[in-house]
Amino acid sequence: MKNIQQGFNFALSIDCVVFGFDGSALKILLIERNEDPFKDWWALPGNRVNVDESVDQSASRILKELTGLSDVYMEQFYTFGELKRHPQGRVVSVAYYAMLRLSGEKPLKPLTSFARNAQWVNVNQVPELAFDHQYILEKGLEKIKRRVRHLPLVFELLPEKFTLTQVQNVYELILNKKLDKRNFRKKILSFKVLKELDEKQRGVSFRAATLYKFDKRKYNKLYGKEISF
Amino acid sequence: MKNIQQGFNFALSIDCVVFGFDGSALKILLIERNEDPFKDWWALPGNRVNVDESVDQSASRILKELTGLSDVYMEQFYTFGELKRHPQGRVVSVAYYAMLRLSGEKPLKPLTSFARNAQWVNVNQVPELAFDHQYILEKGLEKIKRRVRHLPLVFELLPEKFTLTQVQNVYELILNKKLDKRNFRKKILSFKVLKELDEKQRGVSFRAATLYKFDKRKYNKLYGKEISF
DNA sequence: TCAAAAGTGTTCGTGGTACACCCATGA
DNA sequence: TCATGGGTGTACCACGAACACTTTTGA
Repeated sequence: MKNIQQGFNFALSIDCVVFGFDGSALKILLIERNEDPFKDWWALPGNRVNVDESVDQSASRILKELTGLSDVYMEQFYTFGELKRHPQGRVVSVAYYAMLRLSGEKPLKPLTSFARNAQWVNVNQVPELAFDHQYILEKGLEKIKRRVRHLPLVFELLPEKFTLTQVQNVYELILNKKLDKRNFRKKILSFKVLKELDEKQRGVSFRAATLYKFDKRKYNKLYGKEISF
Repeated sequence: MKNIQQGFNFALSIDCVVFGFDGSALKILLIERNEDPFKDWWALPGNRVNVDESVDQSASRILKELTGLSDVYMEQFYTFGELKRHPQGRVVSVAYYAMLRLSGEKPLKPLTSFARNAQWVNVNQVPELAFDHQYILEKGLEKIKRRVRHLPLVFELLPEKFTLTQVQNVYELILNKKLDKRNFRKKILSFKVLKELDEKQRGVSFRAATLYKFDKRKYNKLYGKEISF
């Protein structure tokens, strides 16, 4: 029997495609690397997995280090295991997508040494990225395009109280196509998981829209885990 | 800058959920382990990834070593990275599902030293499995239940020429529910990716059914990569 | 009073679902 | 001639898609 320790020669990393919605545009989080390889390049937030943490735990930790936020919605979507994707050795990367609301004060604090800077950039204005991160990003986008049709992910991007038009905007940005307003409202309300509030939008110079909340309890009761948006 | 080599301390493995259809039952491939840990237990076919092969390559290699088959349809579906899933150290496993036709002579040849035996077992008669393989199997099943609705996976399980009833059987086994014969035929034919042959079933003691072929070329032309079975 | 977005119904076509009988074949 | 699966059509309903005007509000 061969020495089993020989087999422990991979590095494992996490890369996160972090989506954020600021009220009008769909953004993703990028960091500027401060370390070789790819020093000064933009990259997806990511880091090595520690041996004493699970892959999921690692993903949460890494995101927290870069945004200061915990309890962010994250989901593993693919593992990238090509040879030579990392110049320093065999690094296999498990990719996650994450979704969060961008409130006014974005709590970006790149605490890790290798990141000089973290920034939200518009999904369709992404610069050239380090490693195979361009590819990972594309795959992440494809993935949420599908998942958003079956899971109520968009509410992770929206503030607690939102208008129907905002919901529609998010869907349009993710699916990258215009939707009909009347049909969209009919459909989204037909799921009966949005609670209409007595409150209206404030501070707008036009007719104020009604605010809604996502009723998670009702969603779980009605659909278990699945739906078809 | 810390020594980067310190980070290379993971082992990476592949586990395969291999589905096969023998004409009447949906089966999966199991091996009987001949090595510790879990010596004598049944397990999903799997093995370590070598440092000089990509994760996809590794999956193909491992499956070939166990079945003698190459060019099998395989797709990565999830990466299992919990702590302590392997008693000998930190092993993270990338799981694939595979689909193949079981012809009369099943070319099972467990060439690897750690497997004593390989066997097809009915999906709903699976014994207790080593490691977290029970869990991986469940996730694999869930996955193909979804994917089979959008991708023409079932034809990987069927022989080149098949009857519509066989197609329906496979769907029923995977989705685990009865389907209406007339509706099923209407739907499956409406996609226009099945070519009706001049040939009939032979050697049956009842009315022989018409044989069909999956027209891959037409499928690609019509649907790119997606569909909704 | 104007600009900007909110809010609202109907029609049409398609696709899903439910449902039962006759046909062809080999034993 | 019998047992076994092959093969077929219709009616109803639900849902998706297309489409335009009135209302409210603050500036």
